[in-house]
Amino acid sequence: MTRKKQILKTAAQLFKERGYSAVTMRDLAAAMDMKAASLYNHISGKQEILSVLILDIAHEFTGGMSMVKDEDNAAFAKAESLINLHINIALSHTDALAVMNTDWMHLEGRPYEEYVKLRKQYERDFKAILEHGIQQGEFKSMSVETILFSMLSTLRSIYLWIPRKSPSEIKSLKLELPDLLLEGLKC
Amino acid sequence: MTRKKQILKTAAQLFKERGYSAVTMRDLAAAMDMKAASLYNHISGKQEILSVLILDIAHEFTGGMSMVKDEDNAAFAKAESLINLHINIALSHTDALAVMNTDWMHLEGRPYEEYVKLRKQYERDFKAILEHGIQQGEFKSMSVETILFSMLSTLRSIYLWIPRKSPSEIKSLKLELPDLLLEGLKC
DNA sequence: GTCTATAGTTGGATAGAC
DNA sequence: GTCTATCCAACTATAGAC
Repeated sequence: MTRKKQILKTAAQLFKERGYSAVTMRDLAAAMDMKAASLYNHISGKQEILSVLILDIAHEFTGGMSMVKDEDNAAFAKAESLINLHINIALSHTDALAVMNTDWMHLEGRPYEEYVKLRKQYERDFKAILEHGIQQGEFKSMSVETILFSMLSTLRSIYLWIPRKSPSEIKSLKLELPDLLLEGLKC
Repeated sequence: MTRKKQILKTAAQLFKERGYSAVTMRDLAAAMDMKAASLYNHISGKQEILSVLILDIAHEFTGGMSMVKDEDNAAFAKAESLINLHINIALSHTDALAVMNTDWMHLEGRPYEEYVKLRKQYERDFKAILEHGIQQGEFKSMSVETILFSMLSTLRSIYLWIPRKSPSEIKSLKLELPDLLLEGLKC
């Protein structure tokens, strides 16, 4: 792993615990057993760390979404794929995902605009899949806004739940979450 | 409204938007059309603002929970009451609730310990109600942890959803959320 | 109760030696 | 690539005049 990747990984851990604004470059350097000045040989500044962490994850989601959109499946199966997408990213990139969810508003300039754009597009795509499911009679006829809100709230919180749980509890989650989220939607 | 309450209200708005660490006493003073030094005639410091905002809301939740525990109702009705508790607090104290959910880790000393204690107790009580519902055969037999996680994730996110919505969409939420969250739990 | 002035600390970032 | 030393801006909070 390159030095830059080590810095990004360590920063993700610290930002997750204390939040972007509360972590100093000196804190980050200390956690890496170096001095703050040395960090700048690998990254241009604190903002670069934040934007790399967040935009990488954001692109994981939009990449996953475009795969799901291309599936030749009904809305129900697509919703299942999206649940798995969220679980898999939460498992493989827990810290960076936490940073994205809690510190995106500290992005500045272009990266901020980019993130907001990606997030809006993701929500639009998610909503379209749910709407299609309702039109086709796969899902109950209720407010799409309410369904979208409830599903996304749960999916976006998985990262909070995962680090506290055993592998067997995570297996339960993978098994039961599609049921729990989609059962209430069936006609 | 006393000057202190005005300060707390304004602080809640700013903390919600930018996070506790990113808001300075100068920012807060400017938003109140005064100088930073003048704030200290009303509050002892930045930490006091944070702890008052957060612990007030935390006590709203524990107070609500103790009412629900005393209800002479089945688990299903109690769960419904808890959903309403979350919706009502999210409606009446949107900003302070946002601060509690995102900035509690910036509490220091006693208030931090107090908040963590209240939150743990709330989750224990919530879990006990769900477990009781499963034992009595009101709810499906699935992992309580998964149900608790999914319900609390949605309920704790309501404050994010509310400011973007019209009164009629909020009515939909009030009407449909109990259904959506509890339907998947029925046997 | 609000102000100006400022103390005392800490932040991100750079310069230049090794 | 890491260090020491340092710049300078910004932070919380206090002192004391009005």
